[in-house]
Amino acid sequence: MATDDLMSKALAALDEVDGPMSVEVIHRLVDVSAATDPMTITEAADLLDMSPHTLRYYERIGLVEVGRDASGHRSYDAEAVRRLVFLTRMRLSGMAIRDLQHYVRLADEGDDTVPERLDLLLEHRDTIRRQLKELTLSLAATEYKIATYGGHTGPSSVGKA
Amino acid sequence: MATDDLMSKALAALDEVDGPMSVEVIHRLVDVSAATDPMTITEAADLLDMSPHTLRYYERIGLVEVGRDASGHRSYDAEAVRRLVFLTRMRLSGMAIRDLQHYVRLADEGDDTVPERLDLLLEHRDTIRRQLKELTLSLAATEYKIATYGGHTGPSSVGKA
DNA sequence: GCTTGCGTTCGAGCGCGCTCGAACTCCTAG
DNA sequence: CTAGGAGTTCGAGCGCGCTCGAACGCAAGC
Repeated sequence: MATDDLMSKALAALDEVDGPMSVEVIHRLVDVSAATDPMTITEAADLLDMSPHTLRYYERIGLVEVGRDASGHRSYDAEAVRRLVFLTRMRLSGMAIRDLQHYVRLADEGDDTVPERLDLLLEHRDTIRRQLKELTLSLAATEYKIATYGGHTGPSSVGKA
Repeated sequence: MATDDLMSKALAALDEVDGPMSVEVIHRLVDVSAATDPMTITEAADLLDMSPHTLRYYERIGLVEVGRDASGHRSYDAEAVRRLVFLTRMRLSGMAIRDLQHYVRLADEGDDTVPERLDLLLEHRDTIRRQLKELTLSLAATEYKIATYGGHTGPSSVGKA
């Protein structure tokens, strides 16, 4: 499993936090990406834990703009990476590509669209919250079933093949 | 929005619970379905918040067996409903149809396959836990962004259009 | 000069999980 | 007798989100 990508690092960081999340803590989690030198497509892909194919696809459908170097190769600068981090977070929490295209279109239109973007985010926040509840329920159901099968519901089954 | 289906009820029940989850509480959550009379396909569909088309599809691919009444119509008895509840919970938490087919095949083979089923459940439990972490992170990121856009991060945006 | 490797563009293809439409059957109410 | 509505089977189709392959470009190293 890739353990060097941003999501893995953020998840690890999340484990260290158990108190209520202060703004700084969230910021630390969200902003795992320090300003960095431009990268090649494979570097960006590794960082984001996705394939170069997918990165090109995202660019093609207008989710992100990427510059080129002297020989025509993509060059992912800090801004592109930041946007991609955001996009993958939203994707992982179930936002549809179509909605991301909409959001990005708004973002590119400037500050006038902030209220509308805010609406989209608020809606998505509710979606995530609902998912969290459903997942919690599924976890309970799974653990319940595990218990009836005589399994122990320990911290993790890490270490299995 | 359908508010009569099992998942909606379970989610509502989940809101009432805030202490640590005892076995009974989990049981109450998981076993929302009391033993019930056989239902028609539309009744089952409403209960499970899915379409009759999907129910037939699940049967067709071997996920569940359903009896017929005198006139050849499907009749969903308590056992079929229980299985479907389980299946939808697993689906909602991201288990692939393929894996559910595998699981069901094992279940139909009898008690000898309990250990293997247990393994699958343990693995899925870990998957759910990872998803919970990722979602939590996405939620933090979303709320952070909402804050930077000047939105308040209240309990919910319920009431919006 | 030639191979190797990493990148490019383009369009097509694929796996998943439904979703639908057509043609038919059955029961009930008017 | 008829019309309506809910069910049936079957195969085909679809939207999503990638994923891939073919043909090509460019720069470095032997």
